[in-house]
Amino acid sequence: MTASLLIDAAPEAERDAATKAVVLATAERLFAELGLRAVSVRDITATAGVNLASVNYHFGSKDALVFEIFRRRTAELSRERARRLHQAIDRHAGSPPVRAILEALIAPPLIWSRTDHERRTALQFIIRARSEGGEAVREVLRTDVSHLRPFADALLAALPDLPADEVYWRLHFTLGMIHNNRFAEFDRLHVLSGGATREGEAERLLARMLDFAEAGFLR
Amino acid sequence: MTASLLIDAAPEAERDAATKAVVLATAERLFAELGLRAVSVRDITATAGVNLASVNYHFGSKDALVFEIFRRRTAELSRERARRLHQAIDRHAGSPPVRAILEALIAPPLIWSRTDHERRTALQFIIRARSEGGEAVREVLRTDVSHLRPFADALLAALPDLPADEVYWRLHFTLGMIHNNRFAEFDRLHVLSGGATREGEAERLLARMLDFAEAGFLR
DNA sequence: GTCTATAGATGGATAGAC
DNA sequence: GTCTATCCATCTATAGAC
Repeated sequence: MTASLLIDAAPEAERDAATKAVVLATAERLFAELGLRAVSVRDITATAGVNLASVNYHFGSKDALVFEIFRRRTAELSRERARRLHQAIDRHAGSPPVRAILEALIAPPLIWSRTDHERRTALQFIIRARSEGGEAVREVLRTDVSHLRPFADALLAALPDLPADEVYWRLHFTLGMIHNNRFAEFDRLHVLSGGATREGEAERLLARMLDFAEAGFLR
Repeated sequence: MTASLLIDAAPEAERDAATKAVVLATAERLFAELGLRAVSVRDITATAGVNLASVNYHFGSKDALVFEIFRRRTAELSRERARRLHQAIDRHAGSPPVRAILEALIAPPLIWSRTDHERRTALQFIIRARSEGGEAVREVLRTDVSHLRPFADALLAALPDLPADEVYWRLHFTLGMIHNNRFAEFDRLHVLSGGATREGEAERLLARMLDFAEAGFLR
């Protein structure tokens, strides 16, 4: 390998990585704001200032691009949840109570949803991809439970007298509460309550959700 | 008006109504099974055995057709819920307890989801339209709370010591539990529990949901 | 109301020169 | 790897004869 090749290789690899990165970031933002269907490959590449063909070159297809973003962001969210769960386990000498387990599960998406949080767009993308995503996303949603396993195990340990299937069902109900926190649902709640509800305060909402779910588990 | 006109008019009106009805039924089934986006107007009219142009003639557009089905089915579901709520009010001398109110809200979609129920397809359509529907559907979801108002009022009356905003938030959490009962979510729960959960029994699931939500409200 | 034919527009994907 | 030009499939919606 010659010196000139080395000199040329580095900037090219950098440019390559830069193109891929700007496509990922631009696509995520547009998808999050407008929906997966409403955003075309042309929209993405034009906004990102890269070539139309680069999406297919780097990712293979539009669906594959969506899946790649989804994979990265859900992995990130799962890591944050796992980190908090381990903190809770450490804090409670290996046996955290139900509320601490649920907090590790519920808090990350709530915090990400704050208007000033840098992951707000990522969360909005995950929400959209969950319902608008293609076959690959649907398959992962149906079959991948690896991120939930540690939470299920911790809940089973915290509730040794409850039948296992009951623990799983209650975890399922809690996940339903979490997934219902979309903008449309907040809007409707706001209309229904005549303005008495304000979702602005993530901390307050977290406490409310924990109160509700904890009561359901400990009943 | 002559006799011949009367004789001709009736069959024509009948055929018209029949075309509209078969389009509605066929579209609902295909949308429910395959998704709104995956089913084209061509698919609908070909399966229904009617002309391609009849969707636009009778409904104006594909989105308008979706909205029409959605409007009919959600109205039907709301009537069934309201009917049960009134029964509960009558049974409890005007002041039903929280659990009876929640049962009127939760039971209808659960019963419709049973594999042998004639409204199973309708429920599946509602679920799909909620997330895949167009602007008209989204707008209704965001702003129409008329079907929830009697339930909110009943809960407020049953929980006079709880701040109103707290009642609204808990109703919001309960709606999240209800909306999370989709096939993909059941599949995932089944994988997670290693087969310990079976959603086959609507009665049992209703009891589990009521246990969980009631505890959250009465906490 | 039915039916054919087609307008009109979109968008994913790719070939091939550079 | 970039970029242009273009292919090709798909779909909604509608015009116009019957």
